[in-house]
Amino acid sequence: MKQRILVVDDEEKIRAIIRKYAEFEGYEITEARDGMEALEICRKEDFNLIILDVMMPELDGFSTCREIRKIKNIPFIMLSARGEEYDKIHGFELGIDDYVVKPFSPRELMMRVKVVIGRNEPKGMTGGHEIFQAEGLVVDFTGRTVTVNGKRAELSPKEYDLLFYMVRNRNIALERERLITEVWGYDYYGDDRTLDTHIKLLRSSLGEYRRFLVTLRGVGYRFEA
Amino acid sequence: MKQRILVVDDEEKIRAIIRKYAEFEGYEITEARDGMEALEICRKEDFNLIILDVMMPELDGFSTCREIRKIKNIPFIMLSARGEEYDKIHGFELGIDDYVVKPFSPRELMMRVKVVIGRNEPKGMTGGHEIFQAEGLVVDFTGRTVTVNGKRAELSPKEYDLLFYMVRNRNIALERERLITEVWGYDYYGDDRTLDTHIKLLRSSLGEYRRFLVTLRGVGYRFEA
DNA sequence: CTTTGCTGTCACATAGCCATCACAAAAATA
DNA sequence: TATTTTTGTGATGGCTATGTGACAGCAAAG
Repeated sequence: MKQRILVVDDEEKIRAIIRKYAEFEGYEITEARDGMEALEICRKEDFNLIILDVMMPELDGFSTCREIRKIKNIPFIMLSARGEEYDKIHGFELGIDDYVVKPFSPRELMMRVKVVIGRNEPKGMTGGHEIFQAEGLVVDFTGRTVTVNGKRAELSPKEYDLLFYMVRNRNIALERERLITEVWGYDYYGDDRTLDTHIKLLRSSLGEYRRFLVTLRGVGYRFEA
Repeated sequence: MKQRILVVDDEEKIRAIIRKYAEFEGYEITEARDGMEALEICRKEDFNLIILDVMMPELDGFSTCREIRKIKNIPFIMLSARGEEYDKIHGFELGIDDYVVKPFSPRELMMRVKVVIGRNEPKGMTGGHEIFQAEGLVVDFTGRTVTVNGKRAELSPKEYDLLFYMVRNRNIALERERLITEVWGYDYYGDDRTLDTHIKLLRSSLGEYRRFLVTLRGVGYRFEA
């Protein structure tokens, strides 16, 4: 599901720039020309974030923020002209989430958007977790969890060890011997089929992403994503 | 209780400025000269926020952030030199909470500090009490109480310690060894079954929320909510 | 001094994992 | 195609890590 952003600014040009960059990042954009219009839209629709210019006709940014806050709990990023430090404080004390000084670099704005939206993500504890992601497969090394298309996959200890090792060494041809010694231990002297068996189990745990586990005949395996 | 901030920068002057302003605002400051030192300190102490310079000898800011994030869940503000936009991105994707460009205005830094620390208030603090809540489970660190579906659960001291540690480090795979040393003490040489036994007691105290205490076979446990 | 409750230890129960095997399937080779 | 080599897979018994009840030492409270 796409994240929705409401952009409120009286300058058509600014809105267009933000829209362009934000849509490129995969957000869905709605525009409003002033505070009143923003308020009207917010009564009817929900957003994940509102980007709000401070200087606007009709209803200025702070008042708009205050009014919208009364009916919805949505994060705000304020756009303010340079040198309005008092305004910044004012904004922060109103409980806004961030501000960007005009003229701003669109890339910087997008970064702040990501941070603010990511912060309010309930499960988005991405911070601090060593995570690998490819399409719908998420491997969280820190939390020792694997998610397939948003659904938790319960792996066995050996499956975790094997997967973690292969993901950490992805896109590399991993010889059978190497996998055995690295995952099982140097002293392991076991059956030929043990590795295959665990690859099989891992594949079944990965569901559609079993295709990431490529067999290299005569050599070993490669995790490819 | 005072909010604690760790300031990591190789420039003594910078640290002094931040200390001056932050202490004026009522924060308790600890200083570290480089990433390695910060890491050492973080192993032993807890902070509400870490202010981290990007450019440092020994261990740069990003690596330091990554390393600390592996063991503690603490908000970060990064200090970066002007024009390091790539670095900013890198930092944000690491899940840092904000960044400030050098040379910075101390007042602006303080505002961001307030925002980042304050942000964790509505999420984790209520009326000066540090509180965690998930569904019908309420853990009040400050009041040292646990409530299950509105009903007070009486825990023993060890149960509190264990639960608090696990909740503070939730969604992280906690090795048995780590739990033992962190909750019992670094010098504890006890029975293998001691941890299991207390997990058992804790689970029974948590009632239906025992499901938050996930067993990681061969590794340890994870508090997941 | 007694009582109460917490804690660590132990013994045993249990559940889940994993190496192994036999055979099927697929790919390489002749 | 026939043969050989390599990999995939289902089934299973043994084994190891974890769960649990019981208990005794101990410390704090009364």
